This record gives sequence, C-alpha cells and structure tokens, in this order.
Amino acid sequence: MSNENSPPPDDQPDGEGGDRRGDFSSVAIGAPAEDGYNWRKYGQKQVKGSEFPRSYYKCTHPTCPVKKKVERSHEGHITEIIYKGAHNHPKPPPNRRSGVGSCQQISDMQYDGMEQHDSQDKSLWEGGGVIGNGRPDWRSDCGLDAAAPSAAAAASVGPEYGVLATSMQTQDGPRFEVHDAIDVSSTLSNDEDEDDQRTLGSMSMGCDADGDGMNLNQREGSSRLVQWK
DNA sequence: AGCCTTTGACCAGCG
DNA sequence: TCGCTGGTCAAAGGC
Repeated sequence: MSNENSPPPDDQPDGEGGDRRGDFSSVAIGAPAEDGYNWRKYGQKQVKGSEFPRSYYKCTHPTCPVKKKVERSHEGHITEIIYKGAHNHPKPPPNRRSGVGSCQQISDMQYDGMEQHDSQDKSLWEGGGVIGNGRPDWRSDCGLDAAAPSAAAAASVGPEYGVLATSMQTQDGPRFEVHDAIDVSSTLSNDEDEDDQRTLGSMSMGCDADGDGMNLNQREGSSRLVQWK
C-alpha cells in the first residue's frame, strides 16, 4: 500500500479539465474547488493544536464576507474545514476561473436553497449559528444529497459544537461524495456521542500516525467540516 | 495582464 | 503585565 505517500487515484487529476491551473497539483484537494466558489488564499499558519498547517481562504467575491480555514495533511488530504459566514451570491460559472467544474452543474439547484439561506444567512450565522449556513452550502455545492442527512445527523449529535463531520472530495464523481457520505454517516451512526465527532477531526491525524491503511483510505474522504464561530 | 499562491511580519485577543 | 496563539495584511513570484 503505497497510499500513504502517493495520492490516491481519486486525487489525481484524471483530466478533470482544470479550469485554472493545477488545483489538485498545488493545493491538492484542499483548495477552492470544493464549494464551487472562488477562494483566494490569504494566509497559512501552523497552529498549535494541529499537526498540519492551517490555510486561510477568502471568497473572492467583493461582497462576500465568507472565509474558511482549511487544514490539510501532508498528503494533501483535508483534515478540517471551518467556514465562517455564508455566501451572499450565487456560485460563479464553471467557465470562470473557479476551476470548479466538479459540481457546478448542480449549482442550478443550488440557487433554490441559496435564496432562502441567503435571506436568513445573516441572522443565522451571525447569531452563532451552528450550522445555519455551512450546511446548505455543502449540499447545494455538490449536491451532497446523501451528505445532507449526514450533516443533519452530525448537527443533531453535537449541535453545541456546530461541528459538521462530513466528507468533501472535490472530485467530479458524485458517487464519490455519496461514498464519503456513507462513510461519515456510518461513523456518526456508530458514534457514541458528539465527543466522538470532535475526535473525528483529531482522529484523522491520529490515524495517520497509526498508519492504518484502511483508515487512510477512509480518511481520504473523511474531512471535517466546521462552522466558524 | 490578471489572479492566485507563498512567506514573513504585525496586530489583537486571551490566559 | 507578559507571553502565546490565532488571524490578517502586504509584497514578491509564478502560472
């Protein structure tokens, strides 16, 4: 199993038609592509609690206050994603420089949820909203229909933390998302309580140290989604 | 030509 | 009051 050092085939740019440059080459999957929005990295730092450096991204839209923190493992796998705020604008077209040709097509449906979330987003995420906006973003992003319930479950399990344990591989394979969703869902279902969820994030890293091949595979799709406070 | 990524430094908040 | 951590800004380089 050489998965440890080599990125999985899923991560490899199989020719996804990178709109921008090497989304997956440079930033692997960490970057901007996940949501279908344009993100600009404005900082990176090694935080104490994390073994991996944390990257800070801003939505490139002038009116969009959304920021996100992304923790990526050395392998390029996302271990944690924290969103702050909600997008008050539709996703940019796939032809744009977003390079998000992944789930762009679904963005069409996304508008539906976008509208309502746009109306309440301000009060939601401002009021300490747990997963007020973070969630809609995801499901609408890549049509994480399967992930939605997972997210809801996660929210139900540990809403106080506003932590969303979900998976998000910016791949163009929708089934991949589903697969991930199941993975997480499974975890959540088997979970004991929210505590376990929080551990999920740490577990990802912990598992890495353990060097569990199987875990590694799971970790690939297992990312941690957190709604910024 | 324009935008994004990367690195370092600075500032603010909290313990 | 001092120290530490986290977060953000700015400049330079590369694609």
